[in-house]
Amino acid sequence: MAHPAFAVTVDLVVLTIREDTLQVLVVRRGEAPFKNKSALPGGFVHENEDLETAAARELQEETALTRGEVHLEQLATFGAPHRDPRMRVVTVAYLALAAELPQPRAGTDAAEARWQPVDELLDTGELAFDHAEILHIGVERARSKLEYTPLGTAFCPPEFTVSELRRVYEVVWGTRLDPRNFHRKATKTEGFLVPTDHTTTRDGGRPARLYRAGSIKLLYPPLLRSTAA
Amino acid sequence: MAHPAFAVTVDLVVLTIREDTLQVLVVRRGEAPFKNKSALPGGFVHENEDLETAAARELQEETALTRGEVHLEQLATFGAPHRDPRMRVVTVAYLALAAELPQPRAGTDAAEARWQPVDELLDTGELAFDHAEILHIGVERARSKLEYTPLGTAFCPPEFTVSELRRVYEVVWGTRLDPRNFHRKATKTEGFLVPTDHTTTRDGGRPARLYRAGSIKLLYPPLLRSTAA
DNA sequence: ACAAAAGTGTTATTATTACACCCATGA
DNA sequence: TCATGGGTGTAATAATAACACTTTTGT
Repeated sequence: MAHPAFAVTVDLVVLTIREDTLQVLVVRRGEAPFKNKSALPGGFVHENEDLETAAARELQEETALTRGEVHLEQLATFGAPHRDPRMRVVTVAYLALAAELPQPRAGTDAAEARWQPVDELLDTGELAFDHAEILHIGVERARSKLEYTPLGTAFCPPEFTVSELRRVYEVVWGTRLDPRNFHRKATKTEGFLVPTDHTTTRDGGRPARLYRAGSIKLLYPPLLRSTAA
Repeated sequence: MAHPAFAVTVDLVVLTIREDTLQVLVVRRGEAPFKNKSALPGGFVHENEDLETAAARELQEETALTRGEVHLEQLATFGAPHRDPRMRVVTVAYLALAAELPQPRAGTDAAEARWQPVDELLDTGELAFDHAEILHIGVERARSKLEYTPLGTAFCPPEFTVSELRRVYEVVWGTRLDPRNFHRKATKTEGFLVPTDHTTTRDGGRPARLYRAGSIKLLYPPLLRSTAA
């Protein structure tokens, strides 16, 4: 049977928290269409490459981050007929969550890769193609996954304090959480946090115990968005 | 820039409940590869067609169901290099939830479309390509969405009783729910169910009020899987 | 009258929230 | 000693789970 030919790409929504702000990795486009606009990093899937492998490859090209240092999951696929004016491109978007990095690294085909606050990008029409929609869906996915999975830890370094984790939730959700109730809930939820022997005073005040992410994949009961503080 | 050409298809996981069993729509393949095996219905995305439009078109070809009669959402995309031995095919899977239908309708390129219990299909290696994996992910998605969205109503006719809705949850989750607590929870959750003026005795016993699906998109609090009865 | 399912009431348990209070460090 | 965040206790409220009991039909 005859069938049309498509180009297939992967695009990445790489989120991290920098300066108490949710930020996303973007590249500046060097050529038309959308020349000089920002875009999500991405690229063509290779001839003999799996989709997730392509996403991991692009991620490493842009950030030097490898699987195991980031959470990477498929987000959604976008294929409206004229989303790229040059040709019919279907893109499989992936969502990556990472701890704050030393420095983003410029990739092969990316003019410059840099972190930019999500809110700024969604307000201004600064993103090329349908990338604002993709970013929006990625952020919503991250927000809801924080509620019922332990993915908040994906934004933290390997060892972190409870209040560092709490700030992740506050930034991603845009709410304030009661530090005392959050602490109890996070530490009492079986399998969520694994205590280490170490403490730190890097957040000021009394030394805080350091934790690692536990092994569970779902939080029960979930960590819903409470209020105030 | 050079890039490989892909074929892009949509595949459908169409779920319904028949005879107190979760069933999925499958077609029998008439040709190799996987000749005479079952497969999820699907087909190529057309030249100038959006992905969701393609999914809706395939759905209508197979079942005569139109948007508005079913819930249709994107599920996930599968593109392992040799998932189809003939060529490089990336498939965007969609999940459809429908009320029990009069009769499935044979489509243009499908030998025969029929309902088959999900459990049977997942146990036996009866499904072609990677369709067992796609089905598995579709069923898991349906199970979890029933918890925090009002999607259980997608398996019901336009007007339904609370106990018909409860049976949906019992079948999809494979649990028993307390009819009295379920009734209270379903009817008290703001915006979930809209009462009509009608009642029915089709389930036996005292007449039950008929409801329509409400307008909310999320259940708060969620309908978690309780026990016993 | 009886079976069967609809629907309400009540109570024990558990989770959530708000907030008082003490602890251990750096400056 | 004081400010800063870490961490525990506790009581009011809300949600859940279990189950007794009344209601309204068909047969």
